[in-house]
Amino acid sequence: MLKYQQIASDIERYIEENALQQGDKLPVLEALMARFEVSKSTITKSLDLLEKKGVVYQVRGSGIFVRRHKRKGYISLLSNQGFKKDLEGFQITSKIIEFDVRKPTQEAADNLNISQEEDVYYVKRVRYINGQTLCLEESYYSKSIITFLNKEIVSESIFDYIREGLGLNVGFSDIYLQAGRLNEEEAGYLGLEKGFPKFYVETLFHLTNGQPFDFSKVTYNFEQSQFFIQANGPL
Amino acid sequence: MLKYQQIASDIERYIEENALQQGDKLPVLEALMARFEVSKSTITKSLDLLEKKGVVYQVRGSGIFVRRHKRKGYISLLSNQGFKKDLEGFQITSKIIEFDVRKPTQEAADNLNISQEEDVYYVKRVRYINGQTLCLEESYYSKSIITFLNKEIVSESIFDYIREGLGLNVGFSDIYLQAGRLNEEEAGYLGLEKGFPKFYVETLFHLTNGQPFDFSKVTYNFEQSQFFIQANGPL
DNA sequence: AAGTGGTCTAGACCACGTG
DNA sequence: ACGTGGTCTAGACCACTTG
Repeated sequence: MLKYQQIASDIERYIEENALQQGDKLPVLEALMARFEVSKSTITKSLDLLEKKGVVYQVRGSGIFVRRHKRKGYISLLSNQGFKKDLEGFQITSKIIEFDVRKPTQEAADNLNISQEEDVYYVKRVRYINGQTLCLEESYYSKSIITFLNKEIVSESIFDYIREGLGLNVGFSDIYLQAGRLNEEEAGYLGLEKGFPKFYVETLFHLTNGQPFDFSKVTYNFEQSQFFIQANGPL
Repeated sequence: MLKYQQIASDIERYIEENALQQGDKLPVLEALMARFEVSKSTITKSLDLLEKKGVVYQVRGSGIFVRRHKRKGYISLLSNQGFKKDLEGFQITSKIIEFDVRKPTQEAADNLNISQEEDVYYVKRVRYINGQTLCLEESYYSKSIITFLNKEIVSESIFDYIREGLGLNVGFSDIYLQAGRLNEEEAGYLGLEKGFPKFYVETLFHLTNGQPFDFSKVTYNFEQSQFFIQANGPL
C-alpha cells in the first residue's frame, strides 16, 4: 500500500476510534510530517484524499478539521456500490429473479458502448434491508470484460468478485437520478402499490482504463431509501 | 489565478473548443509540461483537479483521456448551486413567495448550528425552467454570516452575491435526497396534483472555513427534473 | 508577528500498459 | 523495452487566520 493511502487510512481510523466530531481539529501539518516521517507533499496528498472523501476539510491559516454529517441511516451515493448504510447495523440481502447470458437491449448496448450482438450477463434481483424491500435492480455486464459470473457470485457482492476474483480495477461512474411512479411489475416486487413514487437510479460503471462494464437500473422503495452526497466546493 | 487552475481551465476550454469526446487522448505529460512551462507536479495537480471535476481520467502507462457522458438535459448535483442544466439552452427564472428575517425552525437551527434565537433570512421561491415549474425552494441563511440580502439579490443568483458582494468563500456541502409524495401546498405551487411523486433535496452549504450558512429544502417537479453525478472510483 | 496550510520546483525512482 | 502516469522528497516562497 502506498504511503499516502496508508497515512490517510491511519488518520481516518484515528478519527473513528476517538469519535471526533465535525469541527474537531487535527494535528498541524508539521506534527503529521514528524509523526509519519514523510515529506510535506505526502501528508498533503493524504489530506487531499481525505478531503475528497469528505472526511476532513482544510483551512489555510487555521488548521485541519474533521468533517462529519450528523444524519444516520442514509445511503451514500458516492462511496461506489456496496451500499454501506451509514455506520452499518443494516443487513442487506438479495433474491435473484433472473440470471442469464443474453443480447443487450439497445439502451444497454448504447451505454456499455458495445453492439447488440455482443453477449452480456443479465442480473435481476430484489434487495432487502433488514427484511424490508429496498430496491429492484437490473444489471447488464459486458461479457467481454466480466468473463464469468454465476449465481453464487451474483447473490453476494459482485463488485468484490470483480476486484478480487477477476483482478479488475473499478474506476469512475456516471449516475443518473430521478423520481417517478412505480409500474405494476416494480410495485409487485417491492410490495408497494402501482403509482406510488419511486426513486430511480441508473449507473454506468467504468474500469480505471475507461471501459464501461456495468449498466444498472435500480428502482428504490421510496419508503426505505434516503441518500446523501458530500460535495466539495464550487468546482 | 493560480497556475494549476489556469492550466486546468485552459485544458478544459481546449476540450470544449475542439469538441473532444469520451476516450479522446490528450497530449502526454511531457508535452503539457513543455507547453505550459511548468513542472510535472503542477501539471499533475491541474489534471487531478480536472479528474475530480469529471472532465478527464488518467490511465497509468497509457495516457490522459477525455471523460464526457452522453446524456443531455440533466442537472448536475455536484457543480454546486447555480443549476447549469447541461450545456445550457435552458432558461431559469424565479418567483419569490416569501422573503423576510425571522427566527429559524428547530430543524433549520440544528442544521445551521445556531440557536433558535438567532436571526435568519428566509426565502421561499418557485423556480421555473423554460416556463415550466421546476421546483419549490425554501432557504434559511444565517444572518450572522450573510449579513444582508434583499429582494433584488434573492431574485437573481444568491450565490454569486455571496461570493462577489460579500466576499465569502463557498466550500463544501452535504446533500440529502429522497423521493416522496407532494402535499397540497407543494402540489399547488408546482402545478401538479397532491400525492404525485416528488424528488426532494435538502442541502447544507458551508463556507471554506466550515461554517454552515445556508440550509435549503427543495421539492422538484419530478416531470422536469433529472439529475446526474460523476463519481470517482471506489474511494 | 507568528502560525498554518497552499503552491511550485527539479529530480529520482516506481508501476502499469502497449507493442 | 519503452512510453506514460504516479509517488515521494527537500526546500523555497506565498497567502490566509488568529491573537
